[in-house]
Amino acid sequence: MFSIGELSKRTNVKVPTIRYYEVMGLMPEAERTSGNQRRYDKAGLERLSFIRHARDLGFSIEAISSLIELQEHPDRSCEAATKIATSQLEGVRTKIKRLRTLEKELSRISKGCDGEGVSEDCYVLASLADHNLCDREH
Amino acid sequence: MFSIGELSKRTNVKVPTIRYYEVMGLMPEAERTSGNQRRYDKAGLERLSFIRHARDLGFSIEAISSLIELQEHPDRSCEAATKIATSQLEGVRTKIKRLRTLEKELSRISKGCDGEGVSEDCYVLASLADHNLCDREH
DNA sequence: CTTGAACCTCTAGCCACTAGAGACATTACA
DNA sequence: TGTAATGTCTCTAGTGGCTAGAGGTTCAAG
Ligand SMILES: [Zn+2]
Ligand SMILES: [Zn+2]
Ligand SMILES: [Zn+2]
Ligand SMILES: [Zn+2]
Repeated sequence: MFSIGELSKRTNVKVPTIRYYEVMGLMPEAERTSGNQRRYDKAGLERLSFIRHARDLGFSIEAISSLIELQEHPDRSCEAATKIATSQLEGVRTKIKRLRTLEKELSRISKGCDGEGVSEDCYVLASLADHNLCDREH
Repeated sequence: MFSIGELSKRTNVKVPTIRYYEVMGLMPEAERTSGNQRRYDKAGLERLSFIRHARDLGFSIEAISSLIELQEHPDRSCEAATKIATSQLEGVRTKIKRLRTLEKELSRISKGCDGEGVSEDCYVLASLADHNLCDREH
């Protein structure tokens, strides 16, 4: 049994974040000492590692809730888990596409001015003022 | 002179968002009718278009504030504008890198399970529980 | 037994909006 | 001119995923 600070160190999740996960229902309500402090065991550590890993991969709290729910019912179909993962992947791909478009425009805009002129003639400012200077939609 | 709704239509920025920009100091305080409703002119339209475009490119409200400030002083050096743009570009590139790593892991995880089994044997859930199954850091 | 670190709860703040309540203004049409 | 529909006003609160701080209590080492 270890404290919340110890759990925090082992998982690299900050103490207030662990408490937040408890409030959100991701972490179960921890056992308490007689003085009301949280104590965790291996199960708590594994649960938090799962959450941390999923968060690192960009899953939302809500998605993680569903995944944990599934995990706690080993006999249920895992269809939902796969769906959550593929939709997460799709979301990431959409974001990448969007960012690549932005990257191209921003790169063009940045290159257009060396920062040695005056605001009036600045290509950065002109570009922002006029989307027609952009190469594509974004 | 046109209403906030009209401005909204022309810029595709929602009405409450326009008011929000005013509170944030991005939009100047609009003129008012005798009945206290906002009225805008060409200058307001151009300002909002600038903001919209910059937001579409991912600039923060704070960054846009600085850019507008520069724009209003045509004689100042545009160095700051270039810096803001390049740091925005850098931020986008960092995000893309991160997302590409995530994409690879998520793609592997997704492929690992067709969703026809049972939660206990689910590769998606197993992967989330154990970062050692991942190919790289993320 | 004392000190100091760690812990507790609660509230508020971050960003860039978005939604809703309840009241007032404007516009179109009869 | 009357009226009804739509638009607008301000204000407050909510979103997601935390993070920071206040003010108090508990624990562990020496
Ligand atoms: Zn410039
Ligand atoms: Zn553009
Ligand atoms: Zn599965
Ligand atoms: Zn991993």
